[in-house]
Amino acid sequence: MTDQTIPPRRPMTLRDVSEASGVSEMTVSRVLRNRGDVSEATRKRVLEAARDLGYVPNKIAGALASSRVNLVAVIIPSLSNMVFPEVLGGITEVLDETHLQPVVGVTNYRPDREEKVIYEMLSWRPSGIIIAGIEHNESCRRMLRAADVPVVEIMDVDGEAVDSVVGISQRRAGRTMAEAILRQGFEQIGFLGTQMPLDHRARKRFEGFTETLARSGREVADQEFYSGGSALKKGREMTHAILSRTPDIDFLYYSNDMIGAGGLLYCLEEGYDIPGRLGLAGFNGTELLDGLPRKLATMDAGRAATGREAARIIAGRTDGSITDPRRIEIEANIEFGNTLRRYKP
Amino acid sequence: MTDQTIPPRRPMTLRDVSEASGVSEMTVSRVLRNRGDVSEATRKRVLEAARDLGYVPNKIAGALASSRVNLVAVIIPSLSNMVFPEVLGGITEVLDETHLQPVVGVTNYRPDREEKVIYEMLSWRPSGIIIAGIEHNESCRRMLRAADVPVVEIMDVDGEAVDSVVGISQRRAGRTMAEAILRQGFEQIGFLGTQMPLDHRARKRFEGFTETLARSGREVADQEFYSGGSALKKGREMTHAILSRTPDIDFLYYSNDMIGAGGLLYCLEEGYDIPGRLGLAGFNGTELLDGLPRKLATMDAGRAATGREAARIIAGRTDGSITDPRRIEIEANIEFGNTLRRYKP
DNA sequence: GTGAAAGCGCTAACAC
DNA sequence: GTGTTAGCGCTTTCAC
Repeated sequence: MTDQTIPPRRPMTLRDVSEASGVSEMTVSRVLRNRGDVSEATRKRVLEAARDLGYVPNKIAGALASSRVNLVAVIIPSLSNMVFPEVLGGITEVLDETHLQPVVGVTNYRPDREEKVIYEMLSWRPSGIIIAGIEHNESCRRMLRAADVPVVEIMDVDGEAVDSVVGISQRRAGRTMAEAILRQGFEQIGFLGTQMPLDHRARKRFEGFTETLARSGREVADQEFYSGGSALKKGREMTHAILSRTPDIDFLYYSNDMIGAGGLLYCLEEGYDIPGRLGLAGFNGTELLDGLPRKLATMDAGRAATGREAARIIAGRTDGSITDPRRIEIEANIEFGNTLRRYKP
Repeated sequence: MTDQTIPPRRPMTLRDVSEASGVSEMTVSRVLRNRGDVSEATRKRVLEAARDLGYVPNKIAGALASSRVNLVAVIIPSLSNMVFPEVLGGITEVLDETHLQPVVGVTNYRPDREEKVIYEMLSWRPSGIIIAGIEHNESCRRMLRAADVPVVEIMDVDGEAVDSVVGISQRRAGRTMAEAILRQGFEQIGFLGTQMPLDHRARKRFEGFTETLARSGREVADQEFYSGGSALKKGREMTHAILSRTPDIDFLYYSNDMIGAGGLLYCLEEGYDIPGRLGLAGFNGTELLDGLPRKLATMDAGRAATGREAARIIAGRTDGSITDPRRIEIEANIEFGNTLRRYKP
């Protein structure tokens, strides 16, 4: 065997394609980006060389040179709550039609994580930012403002936005549900939800809810909060607990469909007359509800629509077709199902 | 008012921090990255200047200069199937302890999308790739091999891996479940699942399942497939359909817990003696099952563990503590619940 | 239609 | 401990 020196494997560059095809780097670049006029002949030679070598362009270098990055940062609190993947679906649907690409960051509802995630995202100089919620600490708001990229805050329009904002009014959602419940003649109303210190959307919904009750001289008859674990199971357990403690409750408002579903299953097993003796409602408009023994009342939070609108704003800002901040309030409609309506409509 | 020329707002750079603090760019860079020795005094001056300006380093430039990118590409088929967010949870948990960061790409189970997502991801030169499944077309495999970064294929170990692989054996999972079902004396076994042309994991599970039945001279008594819609509802509908068509079925094996849960609810409502007259089992070990009226038998696919191990491999490869490809088979254990066991163990 | 030169904002390597 | 120089791999700009 001859003593061969193996040259260290260097990552492949445009130059390699240039050399392999005998075409200048500049023209190779043009071919690969479909920019400018290139003769069909050289075009073919370049593409062949690139394919044979398995060349993948280096976007880092491209982004630095062109100061253009086709990424849109999407910052959400969680992936385990199906709500956020659904918003993401709407975002992707719209961005797929553009040259933009979503990149997801998850904060776990923690302000310190949010700060870090925003910082990390901004350090990649994205073309836009879509971020869940309108409540951010001062440091986050300052970064978002200073970034000089379009920002869309989503899923909550109650408050002051950094730039654009798309979503339902959580306060109004709470109010609307309270009104519907009262209109049906329910009087002793219990609330079941997540521990809310960090979930501002749930908190605002609750505030809107109690506010409306207060206007008609009522307050929540009893309440239960949970955190962690199987939401379906927690729904059961909390429902058992609240009904045992306060038996004269005639309505249960759940802050999400999953615990609502658990509660519904529990109540049906216990033989409650629903909604005659006891009414129920959840929140979100989850697909899951379709398969339950009875359709739980809920409120569609317009997740996919929110995602789509937010993405449209970013896309519009990027291509210049939108220049000013937008505020889009998505309508949240009650889906009555079979657990809320006592009277014929 | 004086005729002032507003200089065009230039994105902020290290140089700005350097000028504001009176420290060289290089030293500013050192401070911001915590590298090398810097006197406490200059350190403080730099950090102050950076904070005041609201400077966010440009990772694109940094990555280009250092040819180091702290991103790990995570490529999965879907976010709406909770399975994948759970794997992602395991990945994040481990990467959070490192300087690495996951970036998610979604393929929607489509090979053409997979190809595009891999290409896009590779063009950012990530430090590693974690990708769902072991079945990829030749073009994808070639890109992954050529990329010269650690690749971990996850959630399926039956086949030839590009590099490392972590997950359960889907075939074995199907076999194990079939054995357990037969051991309990069930004989007429129905299968309900997703349309599988693109879900290789479900397909392999099904193959392992039928293979074991065949060994004891049986075959699937009837089967139903669905796609799209509320899985819970589809589970109901398919269960109704299969039991109407083939009434002597005494066991239903569902390819995921959600349709299994729908089937379970349906069967309980219809008054089936479970598991006396009819046994049921799902797949995944979803948290949701805890809240059902009866605990559905299932098989834990070790999603979080899979994510963690995959992330550990990438981290190890990156810091040099792992040098060779690994193959880690996660054990998939049956959770009997109350819908599979006819006899005392 | 094609190419050469300059530089995007940072860091590696080395000098002091 | 700190500064200087030379790129990283592309794209922009301008020349031909």
